[in-house]
Amino acid sequence: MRYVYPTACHASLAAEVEAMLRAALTDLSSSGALPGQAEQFPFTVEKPRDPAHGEVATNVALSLAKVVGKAPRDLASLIVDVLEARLDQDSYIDAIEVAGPGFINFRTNARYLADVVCGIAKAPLGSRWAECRQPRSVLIEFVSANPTGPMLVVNARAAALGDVYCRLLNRTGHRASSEYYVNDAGGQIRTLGRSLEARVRQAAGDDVPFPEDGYPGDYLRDLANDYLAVCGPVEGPGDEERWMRMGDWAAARILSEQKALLERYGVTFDRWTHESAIRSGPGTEEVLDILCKRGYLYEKDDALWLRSTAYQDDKDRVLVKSDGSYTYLLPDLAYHMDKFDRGFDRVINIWGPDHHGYIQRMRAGLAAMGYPEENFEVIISQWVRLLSGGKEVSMSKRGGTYVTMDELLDEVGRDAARFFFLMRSASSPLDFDLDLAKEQSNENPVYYAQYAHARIAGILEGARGRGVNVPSAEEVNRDALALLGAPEELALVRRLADFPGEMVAAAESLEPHRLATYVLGVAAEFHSFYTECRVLGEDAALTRARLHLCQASARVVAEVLGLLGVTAPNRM
RNA sequence: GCGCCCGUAGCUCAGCCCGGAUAGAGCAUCUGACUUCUAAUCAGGUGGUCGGAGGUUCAAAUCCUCCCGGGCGCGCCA
Repeated sequence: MRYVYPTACHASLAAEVEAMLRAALTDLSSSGALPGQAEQFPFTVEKPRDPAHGEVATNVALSLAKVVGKAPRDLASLIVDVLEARLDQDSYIDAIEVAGPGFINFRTNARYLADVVCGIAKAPLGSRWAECRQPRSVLIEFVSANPTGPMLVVNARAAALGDVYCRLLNRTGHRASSEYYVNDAGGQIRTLGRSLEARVRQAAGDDVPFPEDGYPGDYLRDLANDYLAVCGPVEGPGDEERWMRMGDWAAARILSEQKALLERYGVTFDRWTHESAIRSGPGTEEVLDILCKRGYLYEKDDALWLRSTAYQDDKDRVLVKSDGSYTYLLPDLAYHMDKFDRGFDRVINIWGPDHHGYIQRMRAGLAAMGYPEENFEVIISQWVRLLSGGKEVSMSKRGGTYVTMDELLDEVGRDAARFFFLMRSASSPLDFDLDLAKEQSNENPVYYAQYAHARIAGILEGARGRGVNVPSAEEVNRDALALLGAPEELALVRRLADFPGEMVAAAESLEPHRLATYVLGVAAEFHSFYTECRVLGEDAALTRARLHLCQASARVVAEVLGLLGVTAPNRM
């Protein structure tokens, strides 16, 4: 197993069962009951959908039946006999049975449930719930919006994703850093400068035309007024030098607004790397040197080309244009070389769907430089379509009718925005229902999860108010928790036990939407429990057990919401 | 044309990577539950040829092939 789980949970239980099965198979093959290769045969150990099938189930007999030449159920009972003989007193496993077409189901004892609740309640908030045995040093680059205009709703989606990736990886034993690449160089800065110049002149009363390929948004009119106030009017015809200077000025202003907005969203970056610095540094020439030495560089039509077709790209790519300037790819390769040189052994980028065609050339370039391809990953964060009143909000940057990230946060708030983005997998285009996200009602899933946390806080407060001693984690033991037995209680504990495994699964697959789904499940189990099981009751021992279950539930809800960057309120 | 994403209940989606036991949620809709720790809640009903067709398998929403529909990308732009 690649992960160690410090608390009792379903993942550690599954690991225990898998080890038992491996040992049993070894026994059987060394006694000649099974052929030798049976030991290595693949099988799965998982949680059955139906709780009636026990806590853990395996298909080992089904997948082995054919090579062994036995009926699955017969083989299963053979294995069960060995397993039962090996069961020791400390095991969480209580009963093992053959079921259905040949599954082996494992049932757990009360000690397992008690340890789950205890372990979770005792762990401090922000604990490492799982420790990877092969930790990696991961760099996650995301958002990296052009400093030529306000950030849009898609940027908010990427920000939420990258932020959670970092936390997930750090909490599962890896070392992850976040980084923002500032595209403050190249033609777009010049375009930005020309656009600003035109707006400044217009603001000063000159009737000058706006550049055809300029950035039309109103934000540049505001910036132009600031520019006038700070730098004064512009005189005479523009030239390259002035456009670049004005472009730099505007980009710096826009960048600081982006930083502030991301901060408001709760997303921080460990480092901001500027494309301009990469371009002026030695990296770009180094990349060319390396590629040249390795034979992946050639000249054609006065330009320098990367032979990316050697690594499955559709066509070769220009790195240095015929006018001597660099394409976007060259500094980007230098940037990624820098990432690896800084010691990161796993580099993840979150890009928009418009960059999908860019992945292969980047991968090819890095491979040509000798970096292992598998250390470079790109997550495509798909588009967001905004819906209001059941209709699509048209998003035309050209027409200036787009919704900015700023406006989104004003509209729906940080918690709802983040939760909505994280509810869906990054690879799916997202329909963001503004009305639903704004709604402070039962229809809004984010409140459903938060409400569970607030309810628990209410119970704990109520207990204190009535003079009930709220037990600390250390005070509750297995015996006290053995009183938990109602179906709703058991279902809730079973769900809590999934948490460390769910977190690892989300981290490994980089799919935080699993956690959103999971926390809604925990909330659902809690709400059922709340309805059926009175916590603050007559029976003091039962009250203590349930208070402890409440604390463990609150801990899990808070942990998951925290991972997602959503607050866990005590009152709603 | 090539590449990627999507197609599962009326709507929005999970499940697919790594095949398992009667395919799950939420919304909508219908029926019930607040003198009790928060009803922003709960219990239950209705609703499915998992886009289609083949194939692999003891077993396919899941893996393979082909096809259909929707979205996006294929610059010496960034």
